[in-house]
Amino acid sequence: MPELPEVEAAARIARRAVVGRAIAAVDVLHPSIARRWTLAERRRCRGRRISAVTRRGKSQLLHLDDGCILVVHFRLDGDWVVDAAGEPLPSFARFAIRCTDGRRLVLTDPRALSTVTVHTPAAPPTFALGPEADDPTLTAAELGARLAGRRTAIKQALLDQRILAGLGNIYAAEALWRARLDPRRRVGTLEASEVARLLRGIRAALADGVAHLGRYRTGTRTAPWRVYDRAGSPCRRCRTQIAILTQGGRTTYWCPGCQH
DNA sequence: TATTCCCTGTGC
DNA sequence: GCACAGGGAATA
Repeated sequence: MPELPEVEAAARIARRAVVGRAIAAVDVLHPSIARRWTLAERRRCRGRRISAVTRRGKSQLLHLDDGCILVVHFRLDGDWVVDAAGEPLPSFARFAIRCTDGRRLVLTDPRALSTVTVHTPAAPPTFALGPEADDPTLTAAELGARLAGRRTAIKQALLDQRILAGLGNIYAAEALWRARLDPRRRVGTLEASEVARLLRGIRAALADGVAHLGRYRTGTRTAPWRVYDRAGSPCRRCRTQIAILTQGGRTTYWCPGCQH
């Protein structure tokens, strides 16, 4: 589920659930998350109020009133469930914040790849991330500059969070389809007009994701994707069969008929 | 720049 | 059974 639009929606859910509330306890429910938490860190969260929830790339930041920040990354399958302390935990609960008023924010994740880390004001989190993919002030010239001189394929460049933050395997494919660009093109070979098209494609794909959020999920027949997960089906633009290829170990969906 | 690993569920 | 899954850090 989680690329930029989904993480943004998740951050909104977390914000509504816990901002302004005080933490009764932090529950670390899986060893993959426990590995990153000391007992002292768990204790330190107790009694703290959550002052804000923000997003940077695909990370959610829970700001505590003592300046500590919890950084939550959903990786592939993470999600929030909001319920009440005392109810049975939802399936695949990996981490939870119990508020003093009984509200509970639970991180669920069947694969347990999600990460949650805590950072003190003395050692705030750092992010090696490019500009936000949905930043309305991002220009084609700046995007072009970030891509210039690289030899990687565009698809892989779009997945590189240091170049641009927030796209994942689905939205990268969707953006390239909208921009009519071959995912295998080396980014260094893009002309200015193609970079401009790419940026428009990114914006259109993300806007569509935001618009449909919550109404579609991969795996449902009504998934709205233009190319993603449509191998063998006719392109919605030119009727050519959608093809797949592997790039950097990830599957890329694209249309050989109209993406060049 | 390209694999390998982290985990577990699902669909073929 | 086995391949694959929307991510990313750690290796070679």
